[in-house]
Amino acid sequence: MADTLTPTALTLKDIAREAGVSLATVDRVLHNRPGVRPDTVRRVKEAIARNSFQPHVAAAELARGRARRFAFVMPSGPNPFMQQIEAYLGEMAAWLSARRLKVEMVATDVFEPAALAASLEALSGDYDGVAVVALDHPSVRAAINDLVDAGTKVVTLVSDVPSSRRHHYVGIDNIAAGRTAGALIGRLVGQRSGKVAIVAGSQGLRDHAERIFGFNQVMATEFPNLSVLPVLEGRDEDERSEQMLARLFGGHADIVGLYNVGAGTQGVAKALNDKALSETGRDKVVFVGHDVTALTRRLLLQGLMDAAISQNPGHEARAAVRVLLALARGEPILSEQEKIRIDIVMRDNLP
Amino acid sequence: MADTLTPTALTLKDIAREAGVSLATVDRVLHNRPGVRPDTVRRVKEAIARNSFQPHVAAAELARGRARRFAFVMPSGPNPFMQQIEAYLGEMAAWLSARRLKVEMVATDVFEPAALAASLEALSGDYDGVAVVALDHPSVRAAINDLVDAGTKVVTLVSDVPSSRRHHYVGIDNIAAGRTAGALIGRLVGQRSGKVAIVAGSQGLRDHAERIFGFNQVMATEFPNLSVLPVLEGRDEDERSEQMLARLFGGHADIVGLYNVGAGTQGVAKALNDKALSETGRDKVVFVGHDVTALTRRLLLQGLMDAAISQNPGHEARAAVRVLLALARGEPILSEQEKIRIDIVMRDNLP
DNA sequence: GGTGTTTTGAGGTACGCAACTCATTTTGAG
DNA sequence: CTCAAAATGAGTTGCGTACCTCAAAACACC
Repeated sequence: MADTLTPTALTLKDIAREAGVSLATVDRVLHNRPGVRPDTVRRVKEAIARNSFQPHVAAAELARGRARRFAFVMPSGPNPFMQQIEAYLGEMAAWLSARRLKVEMVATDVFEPAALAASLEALSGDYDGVAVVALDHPSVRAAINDLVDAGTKVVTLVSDVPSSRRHHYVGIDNIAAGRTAGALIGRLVGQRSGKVAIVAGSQGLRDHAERIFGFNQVMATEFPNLSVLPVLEGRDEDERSEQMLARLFGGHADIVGLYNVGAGTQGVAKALNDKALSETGRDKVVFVGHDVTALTRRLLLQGLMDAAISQNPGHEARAAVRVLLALARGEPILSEQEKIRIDIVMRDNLP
Repeated sequence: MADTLTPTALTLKDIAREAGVSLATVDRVLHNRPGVRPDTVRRVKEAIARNSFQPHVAAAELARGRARRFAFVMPSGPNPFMQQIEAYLGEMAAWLSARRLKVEMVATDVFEPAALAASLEALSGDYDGVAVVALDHPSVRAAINDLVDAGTKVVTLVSDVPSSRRHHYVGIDNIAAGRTAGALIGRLVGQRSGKVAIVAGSQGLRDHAERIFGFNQVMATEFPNLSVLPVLEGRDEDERSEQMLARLFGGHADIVGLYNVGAGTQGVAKALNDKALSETGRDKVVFVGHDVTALTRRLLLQGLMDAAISQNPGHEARAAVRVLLALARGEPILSEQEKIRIDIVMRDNLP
């Protein structure tokens, strides 16, 4: 009837007895301290494995003494998505302090590889873990590797640097996100034929480029009725995005879909709204973008926007902290838990 | 630059000094033990609040000694969704044992109020917390309230009993889920007119009834081109669902959408597939259901199913454990973290 | 003022582990 | 076999809290 999922708790003392060694030796093995013969190491590890022993996290944490320090390196400037991540970290304050964890924010110009690399280098030695919204650039990669070599745990957040030796990436698969956006637009457009516009910040940004790649993939293979127009690079700026888009609408009467890859949503929405006002009775342009912010929430409720591809900033913030903590403690990571899902948000499932 | 989110750590000793009392008195206040004058209680609580003191969870956990026991009361029988929840709890084994938490599964006939209530009553006193997939029935409600009165923390899982005094509900808003399903079908059907079929387990099940309610709401107000057919009650059985649906397809040539509210997916898919085979060239029926299982995953990839409304069983399992733990420890609950989102899963964002 | 009761202080032990010291034993090289 | 180096044992201390005991102080009541 009642089926227990957890074995009885053992302590280090039990393991020492099992392995026929002293507590000190078990401790040395457990923390990779030198001065233990390979054969003894093996015996101890076997005893640990045989009993599937887990050190009591509470006891370990208490015995450590010093608090753990984590740094979050994030872009400076008014990016609503990043502000949300910060806000969620703030909401965790009680949770963090009950565990004696210190989390600090470090703002830096994330579009400037040298500045970002310098910010990372400056953290060396002072922190147990670092989460960074990274730029995929050789100097940034080198800075990350240096941190790792110094024993600091590093996770990349939102934007990955796969070629580095970071311990973990907390964020979505952007190619799949782009595919999802494409499938949504294709399906929501329905039977109609026409053109689809894309507005991105820059194709030089890894996540934007990946999203566009996935988007085009789906469009080409599944929706022959739709043709994709060249990507507009709005630099995530409202005005620039609006102007480029307005010009595009002027030149193409048969645009049925619009994919906004990055920010600059305010401008995109304005251009789209102006178009809608001037052409009463026509079919609506299907508009899909990214992230649930105060603005996109409003646009979804108004019906101007049809869907937002979201990556739950709260989950990302918490996952980053949990992963850093697990790495620092040497605990296994609950990969299923820390995986960031691609959320499709429409008006009726707005969180 | 570096902005700390967490204050410096204090200990109970500091609070005692601050309040001008002894450690013993602080301890009495903290644990609501008797024998402290109201005025002294106030002084101590003020000192705690003034310094926003948080007991060190690790120390508290270690000092407790005994392990915490949680029970998960879930339906017996081969329900894939419930099996997934169990599987995810199994994956947490290391995490649980490192925290000296014991989680036990209790299987019971969840469709039988008396049996469920008896199972719950039997747990009284033995557990620190109970998670239960509940049935909304007076005797179940009474059993839950008895547990709560006995000091056991109770969370309802997947299916709520709002009228009880359970501490928390871990699950989705099923009305919103139904609305989401409706909006999806309406949007994916596009310009076409026609009828929409609904297959549910039973309208007596609270979650099914709520989903249907939300679904009809959206259909009535937003998609005048679609008319909803009477609900088929398939009792979550494959054969019965298939037969009822096949008959319905026979009687109505213009069905353009299908909403499967519960299980019995295998039968629903078979009926739908048979229909598709017999009518080449016709427009596809838009099919939306619930939960990502091995089966729905396959149907999504095949294109027979268009979207699944999902409630991430892994997240629900973990959230239930975390909430029970936080409740038992007296910690605040990270409501944003524990909230279960309504996921829209299509082929390209299959998790 | 004396009585009994309530409130408070002081102190101890235990929890399981990290991190350290120092003495002792084992090992391997010469 | 000798001796230094390496490996191991034995033990201590401290982390911050829970929980307990016992004595002292403050209080209420007559």
